[in-house]
Amino acid sequence: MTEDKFSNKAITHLLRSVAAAYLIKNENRFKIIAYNKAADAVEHLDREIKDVWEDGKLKEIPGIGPSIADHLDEYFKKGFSKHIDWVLSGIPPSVFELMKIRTIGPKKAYKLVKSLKLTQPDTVIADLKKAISENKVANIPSFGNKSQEDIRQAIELYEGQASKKERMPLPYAYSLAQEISNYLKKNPKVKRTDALGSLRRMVATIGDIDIAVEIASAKDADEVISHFTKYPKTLRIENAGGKKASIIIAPNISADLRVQEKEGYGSMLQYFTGSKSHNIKLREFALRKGYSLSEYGVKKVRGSQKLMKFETEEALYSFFGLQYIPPEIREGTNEIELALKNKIPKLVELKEIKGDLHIHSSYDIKPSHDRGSNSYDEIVAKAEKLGYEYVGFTDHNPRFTGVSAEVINKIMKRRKQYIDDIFSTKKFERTKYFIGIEVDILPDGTIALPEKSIEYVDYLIVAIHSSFDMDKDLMTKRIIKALQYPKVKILCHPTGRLLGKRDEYEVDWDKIFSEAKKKDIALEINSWPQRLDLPDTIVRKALEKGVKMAINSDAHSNEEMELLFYGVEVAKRGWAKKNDIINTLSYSDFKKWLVR
DNA sequence: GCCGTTTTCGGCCCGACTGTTTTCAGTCG
Repeated sequence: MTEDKFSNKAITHLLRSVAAAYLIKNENRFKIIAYNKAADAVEHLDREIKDVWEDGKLKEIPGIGPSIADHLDEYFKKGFSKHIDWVLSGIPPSVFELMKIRTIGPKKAYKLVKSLKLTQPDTVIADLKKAISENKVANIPSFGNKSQEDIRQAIELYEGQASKKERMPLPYAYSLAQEISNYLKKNPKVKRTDALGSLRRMVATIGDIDIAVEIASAKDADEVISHFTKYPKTLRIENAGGKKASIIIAPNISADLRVQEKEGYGSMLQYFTGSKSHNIKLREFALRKGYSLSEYGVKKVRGSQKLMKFETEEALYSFFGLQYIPPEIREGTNEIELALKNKIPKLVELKEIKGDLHIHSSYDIKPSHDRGSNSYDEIVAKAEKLGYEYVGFTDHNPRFTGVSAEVINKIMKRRKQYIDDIFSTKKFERTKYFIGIEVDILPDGTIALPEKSIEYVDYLIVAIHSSFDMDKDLMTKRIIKALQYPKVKILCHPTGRLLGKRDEYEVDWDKIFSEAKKKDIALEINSWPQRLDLPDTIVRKALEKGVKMAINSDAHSNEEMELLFYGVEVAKRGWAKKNDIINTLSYSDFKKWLVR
């Protein structure tokens, strides 16, 4: 376990605290920006900053320069940094607690803490509430009745959120957005709709649902916004102005709408798709070229202030000499510099997927875990409809503990016979099948299947289903040991995460990557909504090391086979191309890959 | 304090909203 004090989260918080302290002390505002940028960089880092420090590469993180690197170096070495402590001195810790409340930033927090003598960080929010009830906040200079009331409401919101601030799984948000879009399109003034924000970028979890609407002329805006607020599931209208509106459609889900005419639609779409850090980098890039970029268009920094508008994002990116950047990779990593060199790869697409290699059937294999609900032939029939050339049946291994190898071997043999029998009489035009099996990796790294049983399958996919809470080193050895068995071709849902429920287990990815590459074993991108595992950032790192991926549905019913769409989106966010994905191979090539 | 396809110095993303203001500071996305 990483020590909390040195986690990315802790360092992010530390750097933000420095920025806040500088703000309170009226330090040069660019210094404040620098610390906040460094905090952003650490927050979005795809590895532990402590590891980066150990490699001596802190300064290579964009946003961390010589000064901050020095302070962090001291912090990692000694557990504190003289400079940081000096900056934070004089700022009571309760200030940083108060900043968790919406609308309370560093300055307001500091004023409140000083004026009301809120010195106890543990109780500072409760103490502030008490002060509000005694009407003390309204009397502080630069505060008033309205801000006192706003703070009271913000505290209420904060306390409510603490228990339920979960983000939605992507597929849920996606279908909700489609429902809203379909409703919007019932109005003839709505020319086009698009998802915005993290939803358009297909992030694994979504906060709010943001939707863009194109209208023919500005005078249609009111009608469209009014139509939006009458959406049947609306619980409450948060706000509705001339350009945007916000409604609450479930206790913790809000939907935002933005309307824009055709001529400026591209700029709006680009801006509200984000990500924030992509936008900042794009604006900095534009500025270097002498242009100022906003959600409305582009202006020259000097000379004429005429606003240039863009109908499409393609036109906007192209204006700056950039290749089009797909929403999925607009995360502010290095996409802009690559787009400048025309080096954005063609990302994999759903229609390039030729088969699904992780599907559970209803066959009674006396399984260790849950079964699916469709038979083998029903699965193949569905795969034909999806246009696949092949599918792999991967029921869970038969229950392993307390059952003799002999019994399991019999079960496995009977299953193979059963499957082959079905398809000897029932022919399908396009889709072929492979017999696989999903096998538990036991805590000691052995697998939950007798070696003899392996002869009854074409391939194994292996996965951790127990003892998640293991030491990093042991977990790594456990997985690598499992990869040594014959016919193991895929490591399934490799981090074990369940979004909102269970964190990723700790494992040394570099070691897993090099072993997978050496043994020609693919890592799975599991499309199950709560998994979406591998996560996109790890996908990108694995691909850089030359590791292959398999995008699978892990379907337990035929409808769920369609969820593979989301796995493809994860792959895109990880910069995967067609060739990186083994199940884009044709049937015959895939068959060769299995036995090579 | 960071950073470089006009710069190792001189810049630093943009705009909206809100409240307490008399021209702007603070916060947010």
